[in-house]
Amino acid sequence: MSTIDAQPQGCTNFKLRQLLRRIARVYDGELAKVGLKGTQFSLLSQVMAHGPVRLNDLARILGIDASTMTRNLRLVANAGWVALRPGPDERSRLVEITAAGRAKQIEAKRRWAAAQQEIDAILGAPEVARLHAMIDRGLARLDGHVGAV
Amino acid sequence: MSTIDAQPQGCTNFKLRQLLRRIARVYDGELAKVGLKGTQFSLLSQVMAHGPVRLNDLARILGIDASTMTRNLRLVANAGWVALRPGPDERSRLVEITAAGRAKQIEAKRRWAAAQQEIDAILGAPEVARLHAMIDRGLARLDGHVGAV
DNA sequence: CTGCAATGGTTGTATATGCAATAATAGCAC
DNA sequence: GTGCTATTATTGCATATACAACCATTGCAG
Repeated sequence: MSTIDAQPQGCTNFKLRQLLRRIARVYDGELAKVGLKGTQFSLLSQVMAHGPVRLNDLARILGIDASTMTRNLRLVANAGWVALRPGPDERSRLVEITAAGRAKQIEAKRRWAAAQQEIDAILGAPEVARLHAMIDRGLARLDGHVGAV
Repeated sequence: MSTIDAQPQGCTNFKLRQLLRRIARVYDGELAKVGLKGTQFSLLSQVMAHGPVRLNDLARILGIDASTMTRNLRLVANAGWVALRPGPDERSRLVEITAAGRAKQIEAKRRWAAAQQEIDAILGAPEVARLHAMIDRGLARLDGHVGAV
């Protein structure tokens, strides 16, 4: 049919985007109940996990551009969930979770788990596991190429 | 380790986001050579494929919010790649590809194919096929639930 | 030490995205 | 045919995102 005509094999980029939008809606829906976006929850979690961390390193961990990091941090910092300290350098800065941030993450974790379960219920836990495995393999492969940092 | 501690099972939302960002970078990199973003290429392709189509229907096809549709259309319309006609209704509008839009899509398709091949080369074509299949299954399942339209 | 390359972060600019609220039109029930 | 409801599109508001350009600082080479 015509769609096929436009993109013989199906566009990986397009498909992935579509899936993410649907999935993200579930997570965002749950996390909105505690005033967070999915991306912010990830940010808090990673800051929590990787102690005080330099802004650039955190960006690498999250796989986003440093400029995006700066801006995304501003939001959670303004909310008082993370704090920025001077780094070992005069130029670098360290990101750190605050008590409020830790509390928020813990609170949000319940919502996150609910979303995760929702997805598991819809797609089937084994399928989700396969998806995770596939993504992990993909990321590992991509790390070797492209704009890998 | 600490990451695991923060998210026992691994976050589907987070993983998917990371993968999309890497993949999108490849497509955007190629398509930038002809002045398009990946999303715009998808938009043009779908408009081309689904003849004159109502804005809302197009949004559904692309899986995005109608408000996003309005704004994304503005860009490609300003570039002269699509045209908006009054719809069957007084309220609805029809989106249509223009000659320039068709030409642009055809030009871009070569770049798109290059990106697609790049991804195939990195991940392996069979793995990409499996990923597509998994995404298709996932989307089908999700259509029955959540914010399905 | 001086000057240049590398590193770390921010700002400018542009897109993509969704939700809530709104305006306008259509459709229906009675 | 009047009025409530559903549909269609847009706007306001907020976030996420990237690339390029930039400033500051650091590290080195000579």
